Amino acid sequence: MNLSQFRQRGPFEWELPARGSMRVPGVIFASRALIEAMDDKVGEQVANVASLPGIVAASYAMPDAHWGYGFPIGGVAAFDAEEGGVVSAGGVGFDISCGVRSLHTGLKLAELEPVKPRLADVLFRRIPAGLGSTGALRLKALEMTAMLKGGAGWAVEEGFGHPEDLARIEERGCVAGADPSAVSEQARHRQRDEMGTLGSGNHYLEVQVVDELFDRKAAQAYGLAEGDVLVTLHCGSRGMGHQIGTDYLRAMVIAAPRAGIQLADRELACAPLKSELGQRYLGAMRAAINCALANRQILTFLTREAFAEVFPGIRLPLLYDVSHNTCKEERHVLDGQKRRLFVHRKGATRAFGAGHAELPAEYREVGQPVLIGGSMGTSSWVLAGAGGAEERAFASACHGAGRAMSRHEALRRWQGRSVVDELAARGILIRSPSLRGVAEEAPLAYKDVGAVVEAAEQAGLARRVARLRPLVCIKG
DNA sequence: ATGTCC
Repeated sequence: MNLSQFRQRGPFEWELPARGSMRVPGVIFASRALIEAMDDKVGEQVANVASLPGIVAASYAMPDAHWGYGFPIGGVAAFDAEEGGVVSAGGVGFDISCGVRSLHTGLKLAELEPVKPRLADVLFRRIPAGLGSTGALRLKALEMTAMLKGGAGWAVEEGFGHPEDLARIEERGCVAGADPSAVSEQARHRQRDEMGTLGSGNHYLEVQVVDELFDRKAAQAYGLAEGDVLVTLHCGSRGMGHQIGTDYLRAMVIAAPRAGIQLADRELACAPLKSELGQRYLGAMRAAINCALANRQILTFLTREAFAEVFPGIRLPLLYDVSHNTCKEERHVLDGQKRRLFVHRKGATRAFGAGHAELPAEYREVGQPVLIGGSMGTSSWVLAGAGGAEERAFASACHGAGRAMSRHEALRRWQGRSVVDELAARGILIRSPSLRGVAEEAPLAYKDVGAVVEAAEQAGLARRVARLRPLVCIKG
């Protein structure tokens, strides 16, 4: 990135002053090394988002930001409906409500090591993974509608888990305002046999060990100690979210000029929040959020079955479940005023700070768990929302390592088989239906997740709580 | 991310 266009606000905060059609400045949170390594297109996309109607405060990018469809991945932008604000399908992304869920196993590393290969095989056998993978469930029309309204709560009622799971999920497992009637027949059709599947790309299920603690008080509140084994899922709303994104992007491209919105880039297609199309998209997107939450709940059920096969009687309670591709209606204080805003987070994690009423009581004193998936073979992180008087970027943080190169470039550089072998030599067992997928996800195709979370902490977005080291990875 | 283009 060419840094001459930025004004440095602090060591980890770079402002792109408003110019041309920009209504607000752009702000990128990153170390000098991270922002220098970012593509210039990230800056262009941050500026493009800043030009959309009704945007408030600034167009933000997180330390893991990279080029995306319209909005950067790692982008955060909030809009006020009363000021002509918009909602954008590209601002949420195609994998609606993709997110991370971590489970405690109650096991210590020494108990896991002897059974690691067997556990990897059992998980791989029981968790449907890969492009086009299907689950054991086939939803009829009425069940689909109930799932889209009920989210993880629906899945628990169907027997995929326990009511106490719900307290540890963002929105208690079900977002309000879902409108199944705004979801196309095609989207329903694509999803009917994909519940309880991991998908492909960067989606995975990983068994991890707590390697190092950075904040003992928060770790204690989260129930984390060094040597503890966790399981983490990273996946989203599968074909459902993708089809809803496709359907509404198309409609928004047509509708935007008619609503008098000039688009710097067709990929920024959006609709006013106060329009029928904007409201229908919000209803459909919320249905997709519930679909992703139900999907992660069913995957949790399958994970529990797999673990119970190796460790009879084991329980896997939730640490937390948080999404990183959403548009959420939230209240934030801006210049001393309470505002109702629609916050787009695309590859960015909600990170509420201590004291937020939405958090489970046991986490309220330390802030929301912010679950950060690393790249395959590298560390993952548990952060805590910083929040409070220092709330920044509408209480958002990074979401992962962020790609450093394209999938195409990764395929040119690495062979899936050798990636699997090299990781196995380091004690990390990969199971995947796609060696090509493994090559695309090679660890070095991503930024250094440690540098990303350090920048997030230094920028005041979240605090580091625990680093997790991978042991087994089921890769989609 | 994605029945990797109906």
